[in-house]
Amino acid sequence: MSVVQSIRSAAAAAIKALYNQEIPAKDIAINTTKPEFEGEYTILVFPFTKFSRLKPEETGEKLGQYLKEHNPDLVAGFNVIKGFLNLHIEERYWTAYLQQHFNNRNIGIKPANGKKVMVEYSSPNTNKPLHLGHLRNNFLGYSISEILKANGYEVIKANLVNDRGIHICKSMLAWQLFAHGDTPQTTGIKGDHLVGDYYVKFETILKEQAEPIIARALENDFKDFTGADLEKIQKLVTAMHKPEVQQDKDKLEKINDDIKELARKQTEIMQQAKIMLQQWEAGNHEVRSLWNTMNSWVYEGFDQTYKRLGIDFDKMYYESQTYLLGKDLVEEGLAKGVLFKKEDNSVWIDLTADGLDEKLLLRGDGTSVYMTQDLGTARLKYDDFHMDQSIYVVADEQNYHFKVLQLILKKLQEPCADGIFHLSYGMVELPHGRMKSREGTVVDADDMIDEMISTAAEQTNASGKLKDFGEDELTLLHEMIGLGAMKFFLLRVDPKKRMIFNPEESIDLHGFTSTFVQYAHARIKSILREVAADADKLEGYCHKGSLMPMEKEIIVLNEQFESVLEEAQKEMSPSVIANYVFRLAQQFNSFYAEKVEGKYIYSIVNAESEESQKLRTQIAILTARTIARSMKLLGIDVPERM
RNA sequence: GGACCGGUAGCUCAGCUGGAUAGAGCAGCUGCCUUCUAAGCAGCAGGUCCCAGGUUCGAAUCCUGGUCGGUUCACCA
Repeated sequence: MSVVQSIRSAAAAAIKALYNQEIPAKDIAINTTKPEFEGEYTILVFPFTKFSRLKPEETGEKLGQYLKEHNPDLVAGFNVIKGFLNLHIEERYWTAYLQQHFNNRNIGIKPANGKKVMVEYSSPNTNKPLHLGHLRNNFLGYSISEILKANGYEVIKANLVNDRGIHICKSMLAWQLFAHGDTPQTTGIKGDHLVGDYYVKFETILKEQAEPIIARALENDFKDFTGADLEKIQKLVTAMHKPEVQQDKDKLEKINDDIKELARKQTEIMQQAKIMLQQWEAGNHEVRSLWNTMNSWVYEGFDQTYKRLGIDFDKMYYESQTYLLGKDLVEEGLAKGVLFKKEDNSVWIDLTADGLDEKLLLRGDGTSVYMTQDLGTARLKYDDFHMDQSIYVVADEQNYHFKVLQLILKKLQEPCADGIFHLSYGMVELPHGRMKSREGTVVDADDMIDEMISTAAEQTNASGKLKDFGEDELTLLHEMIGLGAMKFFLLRVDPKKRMIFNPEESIDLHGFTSTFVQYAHARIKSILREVAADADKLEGYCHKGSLMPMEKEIIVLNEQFESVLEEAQKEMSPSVIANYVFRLAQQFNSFYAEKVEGKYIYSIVNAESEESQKLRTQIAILTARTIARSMKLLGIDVPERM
């Protein structure tokens, strides 16, 4: 049980004894005591004045007295300021905690709780390489999985690869038209990049072909359009010339975009891509073969990147195998009367009673849409694993989609419905706005990794240390620092907030960064080598003397790790861990560097007594372990030396 | 227009189950390496917590209204 929990239950018992009031322990408000006051933890007594019928000061005094008398092992002393009851925790509590935990190699890890969770993340399209936005997704998914595991869950990391559809046909078509048979082998270009290059090529041609069509349409020449599109374009162009639309910048922009989109549909190359998609669906041998080949290039590239990032999966799903799923669910839904058919045979669900809209699930021709396959895939996953919870790490632009997905599954009474959780995260934006692959303003993941690692290498060289390191050792260290910096940068911010990345400034290696934390860890390890610390031998030692202020502070902070880990899971936010581990490293650095009259007063190597040295060695070991464990939960390794 | 998310120091972000004088990092300025790693430490400066009401002993935090920004409401995925 954590200190905070102990204080809570002691306080609840005290309230019961003093005022005969039942207050659930978890409802008692406890804060860490502000540095300017005496004590470690503070109970807020304002809420108790209602039934104590005393002033806050008197209530606090009485409660403090009671706690001290009845919990001598926990509460050593107290002081009351206004309605704040500051508790001074018994020192033996901290030294005992230290002794029990400093050598625990699995610090913070909870025993299995019998619950199973699937975390779906990454889920890339196979038509282009990964970019910075994907990195946030990958790091989040990986880290959340680790956090869940540490909290006792069994985790299945899943990746649903979007390997089919119009996007990959675009790459395939452009490759056929312009590549002259180039392959990753002949060009030396990484597979995912090669395929991505032809996606860009397609978009370039598409833009070229769309331009004259747009120009003609704006001149009221609609010869490029037929059928429903003809009607639409006429309406749009007419609407555009209306004076009220001319006044409204947003509307005008929207209409312009719609016209552009409509024109793009009419281009020859787009028509060809659509034909290719139809051929793919019909199982055309040549198209399937090219598709297999190009996807295999992409997978090779992705595997390299995943491996470098230290990211892995337990289960792969492919959309080419799941895109037809969901139709049986729709049939069942119709039979249950949850869904309904319209005149054109299309199938819908009415969600207006829930404040949402009507949602299409099958087109009139019986083909499915994105939602349909997601329904089917949700059922497939559940049939595969029967997990208690299914987490989808997906950007926040799909909030509505997942709200609808869960609601439909509930209405269909699917057993997987309740466990669905959308871990929604904000976009990574550049200072000028969103990254757009069409406009070539994306930050490529591989480039980014290379850059970070070489920055790390420069910094390491500049430090002038590690002259005795071998080349392989150095490479490993540079990767540890460079990748760590990226991961920490993307994980330290609350997932649901969108974040801004400035490529000009790149990622810092000072301050609130992984490098800072890694450095603190390496420094601790260096000290431990210096004193030839033997953790196993120290296990028998329990410090009896009193603790100096910063010794106590750092034990207190270490003790909070377990509740931080719980909070990270509850909030589904690795940023909770990132903030904590930074604070811990900061605290140790202060402890390390604290000087009085030119002397390091917390020196370990030159400790003033054998007892102090043992105590501080335990503290150092514990802190190093907590740091390493926390960072591991973020997917970041820490070095022994740097 | 409806729904959802966000607005905290020059910049990037913590804090949000209501509690003490709102915190970090970066950038700026001062100091500190003959003693455990200066990728560090100590300090200075920097605030209309978007605005206005309300609830409360107490509001950055909760409620209402407004405002600005983002996302979404596709027979795209």
